[in-house]
Amino acid sequence: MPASTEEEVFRAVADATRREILDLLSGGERPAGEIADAFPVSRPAVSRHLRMLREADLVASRKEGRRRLYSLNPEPLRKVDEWVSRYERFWGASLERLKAHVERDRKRRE
Amino acid sequence: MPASTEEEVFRAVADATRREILDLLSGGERPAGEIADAFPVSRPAVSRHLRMLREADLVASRKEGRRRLYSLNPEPLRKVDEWVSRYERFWGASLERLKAHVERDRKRRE
DNA sequence: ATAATATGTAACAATAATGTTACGCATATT
DNA sequence: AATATGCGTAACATTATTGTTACATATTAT
Repeated sequence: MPASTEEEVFRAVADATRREILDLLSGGERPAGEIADAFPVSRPAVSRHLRMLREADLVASRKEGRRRLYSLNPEPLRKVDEWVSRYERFWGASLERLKAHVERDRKRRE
Repeated sequence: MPASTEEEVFRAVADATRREILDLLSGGERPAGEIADAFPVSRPAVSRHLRMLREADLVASRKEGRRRLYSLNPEPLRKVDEWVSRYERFWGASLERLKAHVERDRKRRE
């Protein structure tokens, strides 16, 4: 297992393009080219964003023919969630909203 | 109201020292010098971290005599939480744990 | 075999981030 | 009034980040 540090994960998601790449991948596996086409920067630039996401273990990739397919691995985002959630208590009012959200989600799954 | 962008907030928390400053301030208001003493870098370096946190609206400050007291403003962290929580559904297993946590928290408050 | 396609890396440039020391300014102390 | 304290900014050095174009490599198509 690759395993990534909290620092790597926070740095990885600090960039808007990389966050959007993760958002895109939450819709399913995508080849590198298709990911690159979704952004206004060059393909090599996106390739390096993907490398950073790989190093943070936020994406996995596999080769299929001459394409390389990337997929989301959201697990390291827990590190971010865990840190941020320490501040939830300050929001207070949002707790009911959150509970409602969780409940809604649970129902959707059953 | 200052108002900060999502980008500013993500950049602000990308740095470990700044995250630790916020952690420190979650224990209450602190003067700049005391914050600086808590870290292995120089006082001006911490001063600039504090400036970035101010610009991201994550801390507030007030003058008291010759000291400047900083306090936490966690509200902009919601932007981070909202983004990350979109990935919670992938964790799945943690949903029940989260719900339990929220429920526990609610009980504590009533 | 040759050409086209998909992707990553190398080399470079420009800018942002992070740290340091020296300094300036306001407030408190003696 | 003179000195000490607390804190921010300026100027600078170093390294990280982000982008570009040119190139190398692997796979598929003709």
